[in-house]
Amino acid sequence: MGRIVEVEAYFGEADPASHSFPGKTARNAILFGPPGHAYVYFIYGMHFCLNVSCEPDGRAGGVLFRALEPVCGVEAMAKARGLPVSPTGARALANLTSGPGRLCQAFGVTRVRDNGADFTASESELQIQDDGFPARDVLVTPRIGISKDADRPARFLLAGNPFVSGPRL
DNA sequence: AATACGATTGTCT
DNA sequence: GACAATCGTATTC
Repeated sequence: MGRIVEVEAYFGEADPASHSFPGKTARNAILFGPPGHAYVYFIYGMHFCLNVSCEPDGRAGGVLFRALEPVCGVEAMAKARGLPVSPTGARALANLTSGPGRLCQAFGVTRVRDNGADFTASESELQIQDDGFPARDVLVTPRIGISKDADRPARFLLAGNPFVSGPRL
């Protein structure tokens, strides 16, 4: 479906920019649970964003998926968004999956459907597979769209990849 | 009960 | 570059 090309790390209760900073609540409970589960939140009244919990049970932490490079299923995504059935070129494709809100819309990720889902379950729709693509040339920058701790380098992206959202350096 | 704001995106200037 | 759309949470009264 898509190859992960851009993510951001959020470091739990010690990270002022993280949703888990205020402590465990009903909203962020998944971040405090076992690793490998989907934390889906609703933002700005219209967008969903997808994270995977990353720390042992009882400790908060997660990684936000910010952009994917479409690999297959492109036509179905385009049709669902009313775009030309056969989009060509990196620009048109990037409009589908570049950005945390966009990739959730493209894959139909919602809070009701996916919050708490287990990435590692064999029947999971969120399974992540190793396709052998070498994740080299990884750049690190500050995270996007936050006001607190705005300078911390915690955004990771593949150098030169056209499907990354926002600044490539 | 009322209010302020956000890990975004699209549109307009 | 500025700003509107839109609503679930958290905070405060």
